[in-house]
Amino acid sequence: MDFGSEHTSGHTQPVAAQPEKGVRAEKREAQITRILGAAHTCFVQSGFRGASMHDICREAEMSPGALYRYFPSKEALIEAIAERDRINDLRNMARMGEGPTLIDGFINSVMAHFKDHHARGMGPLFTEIRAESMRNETVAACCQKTEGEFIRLFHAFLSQAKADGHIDPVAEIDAIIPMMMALGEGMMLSDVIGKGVDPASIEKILRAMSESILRPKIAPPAKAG
Amino acid sequence: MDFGSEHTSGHTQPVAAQPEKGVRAEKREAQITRILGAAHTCFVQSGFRGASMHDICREAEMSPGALYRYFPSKEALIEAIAERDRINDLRNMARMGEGPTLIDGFINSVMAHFKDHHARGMGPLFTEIRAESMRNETVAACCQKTEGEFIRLFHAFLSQAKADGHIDPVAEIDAIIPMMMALGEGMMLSDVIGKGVDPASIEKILRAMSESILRPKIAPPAKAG
DNA sequence: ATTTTGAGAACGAACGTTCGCTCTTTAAAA
DNA sequence: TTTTAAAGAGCGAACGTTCGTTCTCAAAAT
Repeated sequence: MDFGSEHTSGHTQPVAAQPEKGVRAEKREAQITRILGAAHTCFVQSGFRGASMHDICREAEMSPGALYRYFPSKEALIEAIAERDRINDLRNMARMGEGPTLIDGFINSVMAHFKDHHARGMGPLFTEIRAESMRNETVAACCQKTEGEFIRLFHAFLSQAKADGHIDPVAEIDAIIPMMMALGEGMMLSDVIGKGVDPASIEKILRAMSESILRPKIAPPAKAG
Repeated sequence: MDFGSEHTSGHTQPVAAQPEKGVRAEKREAQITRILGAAHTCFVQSGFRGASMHDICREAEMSPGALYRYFPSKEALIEAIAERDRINDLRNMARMGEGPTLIDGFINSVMAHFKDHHARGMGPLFTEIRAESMRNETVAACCQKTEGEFIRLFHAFLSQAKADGHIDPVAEIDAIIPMMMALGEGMMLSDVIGKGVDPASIEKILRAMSESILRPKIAPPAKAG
């Protein structure tokens, strides 16, 4: 999918490359990025409630007065961070289906996602967001939105695979999806990779689990008994 | 099969009580129970950080001065609640191994646990505890302790099953355990049962997953003994 | 008489947020 | 080009509130 970037129709078309966006707006965006980065760091370290605005200001090397020109409240900051993280996860997972075989595409995208999640130390933030979503309406809505989008994606993927005869026609997709998602969320929550378990073993188990509930008809690449 | 599960009380207990048992000690215990109940309610509702001591006092119908005679700080209250919850989960799961067959015993205990977890609305608290454990040393230690105990239990269970020839001799137990635990934690986190998925379907998928990684041979009716 | 329990006002600290001010940038006016 | 007014960005002390906790004192229990 491609969401077109802003295009303003002007009277004259400048030949030379000129900054379409004002230098002012650029600086503003840079500051927002800076604040979000600082907030991310602090939230990972101390949690949404535990991190104070002063902490975030210190991390961003910025005074409260300055920060509040960009975000009207701590809530807004929390929501922005939560949304960014959830969307990032969704984007990572959206690559499922790209692979030599059905299961491979799925497993590869999942493994890549978990490795990225672990490498960037996102485990604590994920847990924090889910805890916050239990009682913060906006964060809950954000989680539900990305989750719903993921379910739709997953559903379309599995339906297509079923229609193509790649998976067991009687597989209960509507039960499989939440279970696979639970597995994924559990892996993010407990940071399985961070526990020192060999990624190859994880992949092997993940594959066995996936195949057991999907039972693809396409012959597995190797492992002939 | 029986794996002795023993629990030694942690160091995050309320103000030390006298070893002797009397009317006084009983009343004291009743008050502690009352406070823990109120704290549980408030923590589920607003989270550890979100719930204030005044909230808990109101819920327990007790003044701050009274409450502080039983718990020296909010931290102690959080830790007590976290420990209680974790130990309860551990106890629930310790029933694995009680069943007609290996997989049945496992699945039954897991399903019973999730149903109980859902029915008592413990999902938010579980998430909260895990989030807190990311940065609270004491809660982290508590989680690690019960988790370690569970791993030991699980490991003994699987090792015995493997030695008895009930599961694939090449099954990678040390990778299977964290993966199965991730699945379980994910199910608690996302409250699969609460999503309206048919428990029978959940059980079916859980069974398929378990069998796929354990590959049990046909379970013998009973062991000669 | 002594100890335990309880109530609830009060405390200091920390929080999210605001305010008043200065400095910088922008751009129109001169 | 220079001047000047307006707007934006930034600072950090300070505000009002809320928080966890303590203090004082009285009632109850032993």
